[in-house]
Amino acid sequence: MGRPPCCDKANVKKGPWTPEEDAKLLAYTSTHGTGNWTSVPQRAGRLKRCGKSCRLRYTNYLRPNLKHENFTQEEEELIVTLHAMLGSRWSLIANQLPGRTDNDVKNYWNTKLSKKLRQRGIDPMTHRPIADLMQSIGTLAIRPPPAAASYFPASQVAGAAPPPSLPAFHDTPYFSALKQQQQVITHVDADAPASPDQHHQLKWSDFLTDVDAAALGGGHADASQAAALGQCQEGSAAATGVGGVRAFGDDEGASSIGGADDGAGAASAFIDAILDCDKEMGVDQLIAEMLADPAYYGGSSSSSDMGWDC
DNA sequence: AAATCGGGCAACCGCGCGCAG
DNA sequence: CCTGCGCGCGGTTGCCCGATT
Repeated sequence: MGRPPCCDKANVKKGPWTPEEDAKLLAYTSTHGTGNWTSVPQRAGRLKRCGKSCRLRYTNYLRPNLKHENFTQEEEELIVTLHAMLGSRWSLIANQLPGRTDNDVKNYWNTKLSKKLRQRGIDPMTHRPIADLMQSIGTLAIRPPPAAASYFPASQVAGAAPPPSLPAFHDTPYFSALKQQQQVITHVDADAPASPDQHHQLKWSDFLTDVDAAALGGGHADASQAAALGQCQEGSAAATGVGGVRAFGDDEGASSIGGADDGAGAASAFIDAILDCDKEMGVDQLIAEMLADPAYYGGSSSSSDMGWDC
């Protein structure tokens, strides 16, 4: 039997909220607080809304202390940096941005930031140079764009060569930090002895297929997910990896699980491992540690440092 | 001035997780 | 252990509005 609907769809209004509905919801939450959203529509003055819709409206729009103005340069840089570390875990990213919701951050990323990265020749998913990815894949011949146009915003590219004053993305501190982080993630040190004092490292390469690992430059693909998970679970006290980036697992006793052709399984296993590790430790604290490390966030709020200016 | 296009954003949807009975 | 329920999350949709033709 499937899960019953959370509310009577026939009697529920959808679409944009009216000021009257906002006022009812706000009045209710300000006096009763939040909690048990399913009963909120009735108790808040017979709102013809799904409780879920009420929660969403409150958290994304009505909640106190929300910022409604544009994202600042600092916020923008922080989002990109955190996305490089965390991927599309918008709630975690939003937690580091006071007054911003996960929906805000997600929309801003999808509409602005991912395009900015692409314009600079950076793949927004992997945060690696697109040209490098293409070379790694080895399926396409890369021809450099005329006048290196892809590293500059379209507004600057149109009809003209990029201004020489702008640094190439590779030269920015943001890129340096990313590169360093990716080395931590993908670095393979099969000869490194296991040490009790050594930080546990969960390497993305541990979850890659042979093909993927080879594409990443000869990384090993024989480390087991179980080993990484086990080390994560038994070693939760190891809060940080190199440079403040937490990483888990190592190569000892590794053997492949699920076969080398199970790329999707490897990916989900990697994510599962991250989630398990998150539970073992305070992720917020971890992020704070990462951001405190100049190597990753650089302590720089200067847009020119990032090469972000358009 | 009208039609079309595209970007931005609010809201919806479906799924997974945790908890209580 | 199973089931129902509430909640939170990420992905997606669809509307609105300004820009362009």
